[in-house]
This record gives sequence, C-alpha cells and structure tokens, in this order.
Amino acid sequence: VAVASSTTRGRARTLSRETIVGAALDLVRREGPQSLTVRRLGTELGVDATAFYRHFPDKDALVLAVGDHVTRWVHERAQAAAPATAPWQDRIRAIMRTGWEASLEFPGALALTFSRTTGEIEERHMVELLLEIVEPLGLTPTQTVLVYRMFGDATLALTGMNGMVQSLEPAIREKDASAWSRVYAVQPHQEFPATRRHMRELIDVDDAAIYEFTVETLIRGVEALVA
Amino acid sequence: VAVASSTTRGRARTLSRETIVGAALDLVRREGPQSLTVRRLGTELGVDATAFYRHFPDKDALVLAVGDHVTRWVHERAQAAAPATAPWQDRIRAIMRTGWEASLEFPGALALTFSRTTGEIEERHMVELLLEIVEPLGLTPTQTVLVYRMFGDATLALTGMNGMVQSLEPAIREKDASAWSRVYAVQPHQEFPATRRHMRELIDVDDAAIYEFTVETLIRGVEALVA
DNA sequence: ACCTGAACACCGTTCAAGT
DNA sequence: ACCTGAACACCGTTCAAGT
Repeated sequence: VAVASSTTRGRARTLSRETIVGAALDLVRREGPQSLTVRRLGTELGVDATAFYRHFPDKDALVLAVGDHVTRWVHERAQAAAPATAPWQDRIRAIMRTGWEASLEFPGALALTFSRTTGEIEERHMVELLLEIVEPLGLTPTQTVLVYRMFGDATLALTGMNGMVQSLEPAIREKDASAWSRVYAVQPHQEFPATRRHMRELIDVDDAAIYEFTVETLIRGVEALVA
Repeated sequence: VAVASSTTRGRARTLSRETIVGAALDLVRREGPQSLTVRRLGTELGVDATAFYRHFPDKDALVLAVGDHVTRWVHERAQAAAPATAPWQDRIRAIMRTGWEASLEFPGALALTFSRTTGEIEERHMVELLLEIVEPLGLTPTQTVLVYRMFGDATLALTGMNGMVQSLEPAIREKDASAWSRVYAVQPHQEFPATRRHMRELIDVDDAAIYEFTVETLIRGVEALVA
C-alpha cells in the first residue's frame, strides 16, 4: 500500500546482501533487536518483505552477517589502538575496551549474536589476533588456548550481556536499573546486613567500571600464572 | 479443540502463580525458551491461553519469576557445597560451579533471564551471600563492591551465554559447534598461522574447562590484589 | 472471582504468479 | 533473474461475554 520510489532511503537499483545488512544494522541501532523482522526490513528497503529470501536462506543468516560486521568494527579499532609491538596486556585491553564500545554503539546487534560461533571471516581474524597476542607468553599449547578462549569468551559474554541490557525496552530497563535504590535500599538491616553496609557503593558503581575491573583482574591473574 | 480434563498434567483446581511458573519451567526445559509462549502455556495447563493474564500482568513478569526460581536453586546448592566457615575462594568456587550446573540443568531459563536485575527475593539473597563472602578480604568498600559485582556479573554472563548456546535449535547448535573442525581447520596456513599451530587444542578444549579456568584466573587476580 | 473466545496487530517462511 | 502477494501457522495482549 505504501508507494516507494526506487530511491527511497537510497536503496540500490537491485537488492544485495550488503544493502540488506546495512539496513538491518541501521534498523537495530534505531529501534532495537526486536524490530529486526523480515517485514520491517522490507518496508525499510522499499521492497516486498519476501524479496529478502532471494538473498539470504533465512533470518539467522542475516543475524550472523550483522554480527560479522560488528566483529570487523571491533577488530579494526583494536588493531589501531594497540600495535603488534605493544605489551600483550595493552593489546588485550584494546580488544576488550573496543568490545565494550561496540556494546554501546551496536547494543542490539551484539545482543543478537554474541553467543554464536560462526566461522565467518572477521571472527577468524579475531581468533588469529588473540592467539598471536597470547602465544608469546610461553605457556603450553593447551594453556595458550585456554587463555585466549578465556579472554575471548569473557569479552563476548560481558559485552553481550551489556548489549542485552542496553536493548531492553526503556520502561523495563529503567525498572531494572532502579532496583538498587527501589528494592535493595529499603531491605531490613537484620536480614541483609552486608547489603545495607554497602548500599551507597552498590548504587554508585557503574557497569563500565565493573567491566574495566574485571579486565584488569583477568590480566593480573594471567600475570600471576605466567610468573 | 483439545478437550482437557481438569486434572490434565496434574493441574490444580484453579490456576496459581506457582502452578504457572512450574509449568513454564517444565516447558522451557523440555522444548527450549522459544516454546515459552502464552498459548503453549495454556495448552500445557489445560486452560484458555488468556487465563494467564489473571495471574501475571504480562509475559515479562513470568520470565522474571522463572529466573528467581533458578536463582533459588543456585543459592541453595552453593550454600550446601561450601559452608560459611570455608575459605572465600572455595565459597566463590561453589557459587560459580553451581551457576554452571544451572546453565546445563535450566539452559533456557538462564538464557531468558541472566541479563535482568529483578530485585526479587532470591536475587537479594544471592547479593547478600556474595557480599558476605567478599567483605572479610579487607578491601575498601568500593573495591568490595567491585569484586562482588565482578564475580556476580561474570557468573551471570558466562552461564547465560552457555544457556543460550545450549538452547540453540539442534541443527544450528551443531553447525556452530562444528565451525572449529569445519572452517578453522581448513584455513590457509599463510594467513592464519597461529590458528593453524593450535588447531588440535582449539578443537579439543571444551566450554566447561574454559569456564573453570576463568574462575581460577579471577580468584588468582583477586588474591594478587589483596596481597 | 475467574475463565473463555473473538479479535487486533503482528511474526517467519513458502510458493505460485508475475515482469 | 528477481520481485510480488496471498497464504499458513504462529505470536502477545485486550476486552466483552460468560459461569
């Protein structure tokens, strides 16, 4: 029923995987992961919804392509932030910090993809980079892989969780965030003494600080292992 | 169209929050988080789907109630596994190990709820327990809260991610899991030398071992901070 | 007091038909 | 070669009507 000219939202003359991934990323950034539906994408691109199936086998394939785009974003920025000559600690910090930035820049995309192992090209580059950073620590091959997977999985899990929190519907997100002052702060001192003793710190601490603290603790833990 | 007697699947004479939460947990364990729909729940309980709205304001409230049930499961088992007199390291290990067990026992429930802060009763007990464990380390109040949140968020994020992986549709899960042998193992040695050098270890390592290694690294990192 | 069932505004995906 | 549009089997939620 909507009459869209062939240049609506700047779409190319014909659809392509790249156009669709771009529109999907845009849509998810503007309106959250829930909004990524085949029908919305059709409206967005000015084509019938089912045209999508000419370019992707199913919605899951699109989600993985969107995820790989975010992985490239992280990989590029992390490489630029810490060159191959930097100490391993700084190279790990660069990757993990960039991952956190991605969870603020593309929260919905991360929420949709962080738990997936795709084997797509940018994921493979990321694996190679992390192994290259950890290898020179002089651990056994098994330990080397454990350390790489620990940093990789911790980054995915923590940034993915943040992406999910950032993607909650505003009303629900506000309700969750206010639990500390709304529920915890009014608990009886008798039953929850430790909570009450740390009330101010529990309310003041923010997720970015916790993440940074976790990164430093993991690095310190590996330093202790290497020593 | 389905004729269900009033005792189908043992439902009580009238619906209650407890009956509904029990049926939801059952359903999610049997058929995954995708299967938790208001309509399926109605069929499961032998009532019209919309009867649900007499007992919960919306589906989100049910999801949080299901999550709190899992938190109680973890809290009870973690307390039993390491008494208050055990060293703080063992008490943290007990909580994190039990969390991992929950992600295998209730993967779908964890996938649905791990990123939520609810302020519900069992979550509050868990917060009190963790603070009580970390408090005696003699850190500043701010550091105490950072260490507690680090352990808490890492447990939620990593077990939640595992719950999501365990809950993928079998065909997709198999495809993701086989990426290491299917994609990574056949990469050109020239472009991905570090990956190729660790191929055997990358295929052999399992998620439980990575999680355990992460737990030990976090504990070691905190020991180094305290010292 | 609680449950039913029609209805609304959505989903992902298939497939015959068009250009 | 690619797109359209009807159709199928679903969603969460509301609300008037029943008992």
